Amino acid sequence: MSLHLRPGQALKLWHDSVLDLVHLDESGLTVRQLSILLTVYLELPPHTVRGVAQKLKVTKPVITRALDSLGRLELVARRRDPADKRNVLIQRTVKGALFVEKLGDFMVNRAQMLPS
Amino acid sequence: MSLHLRPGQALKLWHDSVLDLVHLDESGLTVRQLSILLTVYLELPPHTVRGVAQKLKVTKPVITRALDSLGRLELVARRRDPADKRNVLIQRTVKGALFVEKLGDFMVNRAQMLPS
DNA sequence: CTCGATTGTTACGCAACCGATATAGAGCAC
DNA sequence: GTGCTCTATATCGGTTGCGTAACAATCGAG
Repeated sequence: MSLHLRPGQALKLWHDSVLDLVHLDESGLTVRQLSILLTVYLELPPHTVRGVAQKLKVTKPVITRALDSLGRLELVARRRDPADKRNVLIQRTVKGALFVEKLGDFMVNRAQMLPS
Repeated sequence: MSLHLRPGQALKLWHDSVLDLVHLDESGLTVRQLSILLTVYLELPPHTVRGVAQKLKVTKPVITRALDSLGRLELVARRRDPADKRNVLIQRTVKGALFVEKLGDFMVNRAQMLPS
């Protein structure tokens, strides 16, 4: 089953949800950082710096810096890969899970409030 | 008619759309800037600095600076309100309209691609 | 064991953003 | 006109992000 959405609905949904995010936002998140966060929480582990960089089509230092920020906020955590110690595994945190969950709630609620 | 969305669907939709945005993004947009952009293009004019600041719950200098950036990218334009010259009216541009339209397309397409 | 390849991080110079405060211009009441 | 209010912008110091390039640690083939 595919979900049918008209452009006007889609844009309003995006607008409303982003507005909720901005209101929640104590953090000053970047679109890139948000993208990394969602990738880590929605796609299957393991997540490495290189892997995420490829997925977003950005350079590795961008990911490293974003992980610094997200780590400071305790939204993700870093761990060395014991199998290949060159790798860094990006891991989920309780705080990050709650944050992402809240994002989902925003969108679900805003979708329900959409006019026909 | 309200639109029903499960949390998992909503989050995936957000993730996919944001990913598209990051890929498109030559600009390094902030969540706040994105929020301003969508507000200007989705809500009824006129838009003033003060009005948008209230809507986003941020201070006016934040809006002024964001308009500097968005203006540099030609995504919005500024104009003095002839009726009350204290006001600045935030106006849409062709480039901005195309950008927002593309955002809508991203989301519509991603919604269609959602698994059941 | 050695050497090249791979991974993530750091360093550097630069630009943008932030919050807070101060300022300039315009309206409005009287 | 005189004050007072309102709007947006300018300015300040500090923080953060970016791209490029160099770097240390690790792996793996030979």
